Order: sequence, then C-alpha cells, then structure tokens
Amino acid sequence: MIPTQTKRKTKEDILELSGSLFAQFGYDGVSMRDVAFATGITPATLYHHFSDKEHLYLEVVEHEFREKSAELTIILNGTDSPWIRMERFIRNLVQIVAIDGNFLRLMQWVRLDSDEVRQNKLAEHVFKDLFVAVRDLVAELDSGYDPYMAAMSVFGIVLFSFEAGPVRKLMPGHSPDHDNPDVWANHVIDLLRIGLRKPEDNKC
Amino acid sequence: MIPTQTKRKTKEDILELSGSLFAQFGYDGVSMRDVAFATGITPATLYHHFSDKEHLYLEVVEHEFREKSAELTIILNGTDSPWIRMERFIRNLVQIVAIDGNFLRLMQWVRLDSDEVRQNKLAEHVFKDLFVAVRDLVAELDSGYDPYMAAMSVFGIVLFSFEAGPVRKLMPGHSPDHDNPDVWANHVIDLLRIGLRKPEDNKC
DNA sequence: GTCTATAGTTTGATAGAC
DNA sequence: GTCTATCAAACTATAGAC
Repeated sequence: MIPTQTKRKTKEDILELSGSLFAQFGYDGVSMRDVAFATGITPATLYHHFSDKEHLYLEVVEHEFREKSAELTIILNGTDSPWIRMERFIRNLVQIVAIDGNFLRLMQWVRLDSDEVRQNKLAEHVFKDLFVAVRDLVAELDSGYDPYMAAMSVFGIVLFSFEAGPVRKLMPGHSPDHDNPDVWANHVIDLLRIGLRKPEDNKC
Repeated sequence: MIPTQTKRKTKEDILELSGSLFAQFGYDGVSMRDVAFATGITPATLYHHFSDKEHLYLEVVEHEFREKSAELTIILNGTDSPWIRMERFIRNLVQIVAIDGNFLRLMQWVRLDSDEVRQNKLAEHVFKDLFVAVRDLVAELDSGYDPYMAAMSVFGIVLFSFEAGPVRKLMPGHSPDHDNPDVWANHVIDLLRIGLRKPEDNKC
C-alpha cells in the first residue's frame, strides 16, 4: 500500500481551519493554542509556518475573501446587460452569505477588531477590487445617484439582514419564509429595481 | 466651602465610561481592570457594584440603547403622515450614528461576541420595541413589501455605510461630501422614497 | 519540521482590613 | 464602599533538543 500524506497539514489546511475559528470567535477569541490543536500540531510548529498571530490572521482574511469574490467579479465584469448582471450579483452574494455563515462573520470581525494599519492593508490589497466593480456597475445603471453611495446602499441592503444573524430571527414578524435565501434575494431585487431605475423611466 | 461630591462615581458614570470602552474594544478587549482604572476605582470596588463582567456588559448595552432609541420611538409613534415620520426617523438615526461613533460599534460588537443566551436577552428585552415601531411604520406606507423584510432593508441601507467605518473611507470614489451625515440622509431618503412608494403611484 | 518546556504578562474574581 | 493583596488560569512567543 502506497503511504498517503493525508495527515500532513498544508498551509491551506491551517488557513481554512483557523478561518472558521476566527469567524466564530474573532481575533482575541482565538488563541494560537486553539489554532494549533484544531489542526493537530503544537503552537511551536504553528509559529514555524506563520511569523506571528497578526500575519496568520491577515492571510486567513485574504484567503477567505478571494475565494468568495472570484465568482462575483466574473459576474460583475460580464457581458450581460447591466440589470441582469446586478440581479445575478445579488442572487450570488445572498447565496454566499446565506450558505457560509462564517464568511460574513469574518468580515464583520475585521471591521471591529482591526486597528487602522490592518484595515488599510486589507482595504487596499483585498477589498478594493470588488467594491470598484460594484460601483462601476451601479454607474452603468444610470439611475442618477452617486455611484459610491449607491454601491454602499446595495451592500447594506443585501448584507444587513444576514449580519443581524440570530437577533434578526427573534424580531416579531419573523416567519420560516425569512430563512429562505431566495426570498431575501427576490425582495432586495424588487426594492432595487424600483429604487435604482433610470429617472426617465419614472416619468408619467 | 460646601464639600462637593463631584469625585464620587455613580453607577451611571461607570456605565457611560465602560460603554465607551466596550464600544471601542469589545467584550474580550476590555478587562475589569481597564473599566475600574478608567473610572478611578479599584477592581474590587467595581465588583461591589456589578456581580460580574457579564452583568456589567448587559447593563451597559441596555443603557446605551435606551438612551438613543427614546427619541426615535417618539418620532415613529408620532402623528405626522407616515412619510414625514419615516424621513424624520432616517435623519435622526443618521445623526445618532454619525455623531456618536461608539453607539453603532457597540451594537456591532453585540452581534458578534455574544452567545445565544445574551442575544436572546437583549433582543427580547431591549431591541424589540424599536424594530416593531419601524416595521409598523413601513407597513403604514403600504408599499406592498413584506414589512419585516422592508424594515430590515431600511436599517441596512441606513446603517451599513457607517458600520463599514474606516474601510469605507478607503474605497475609491470617496469624497469629503461622503463624510457629511446630511448627504447620506438625503441619499437614503431619495432611494427609499422611490423604492418604497405605493404601487398605484407607480403606474403611468 | 516538530516537539517539550517555560518565560513573562494579563485575565476574572475573591478575601479581609478599614 | 473602598481599599491592598492575592490566586489559578490563560495568553503570546521563544529556546533548544531531536
């Protein structure tokens, strides 16, 4: 029998596992011991792969974000009409944050437990491209709004419900329908189709 | 000279000061020592006022939220027409989160670093009333959307830009105008005035 | 590359004097 | 009510053997 290496942990295995931990408990809520024991190595070995906790965290965030934003960027830069691309983008983003609860949590943590240095690095080097793609698509829609603000509004309207998480489900009026990602996507698309349409289509 | 008691710390003084600390650094980022020394007392004295860290935190969140939501609830339950109330609510909420950066950060922390028990307590006992008031106002607008989802959308579109904080200001397209709360309030109101109007007003 | 062992801090919480 | 003094546990990071 050929000896396999399934037990040997690659750097990517460490990133995936610690990504899940950081998403659940944040930077301060996860110790290097936790990461080490979760991956089946000792803390000293972990320090062999990553110079310190800060660099481990930065690599985790970049890894998770690039993984999710790759498909979104393809949709945004596609050749369909602007509205079709926006609709596909919204459906895809809702799917991502609905299925993988960890991704959105990690992004929420970054905004709270990172100092300005870390936020600068990530904004410039990791987050910027996706925002620009959304902003440019919004501009193509020609709705008359400031594209920067309109892009923020799109992210807000899509993401907030999922960021609210457990608290949201405890608010009065919640029904099982509201746990269905498609229902949310349809709602957001309906709202934005009206709110973001061209001014001349609004005249009577 | 009559002896003053300005140096004596009341329970409310402790809540205000530790509220600022928890908003900046989160539950795990603030030690009981930090709170004690910031208020000029010793840890042992702090434990005389609050049974443990958990109860201090819960009282802080409730104190901060009730302080801000009081004026909002008055607007929402007022006698103006639904649209006027919605507009005033949005302007007021934007002012609150723009002026007091700590408030929104504290609410973001709660969603991330609280277990289900703590979230249940706060959702039921603190957050619920404001959400219901917004949901009912949205229902009055009669736009045809599910009021629960539409209310979430309103919160998302208003709050997300401010929750994004420092990262937002690093995104391409940012201009000094975007640091002005009134500009944001006007943008949100414009978008929602179109998106949330009655269906029959949409027919040509 | 992986381990054991540990240095040096900081944490939440308490005991007991005044 | 406020203090000094203290505890057991957990933390990041490193040194040095194999």
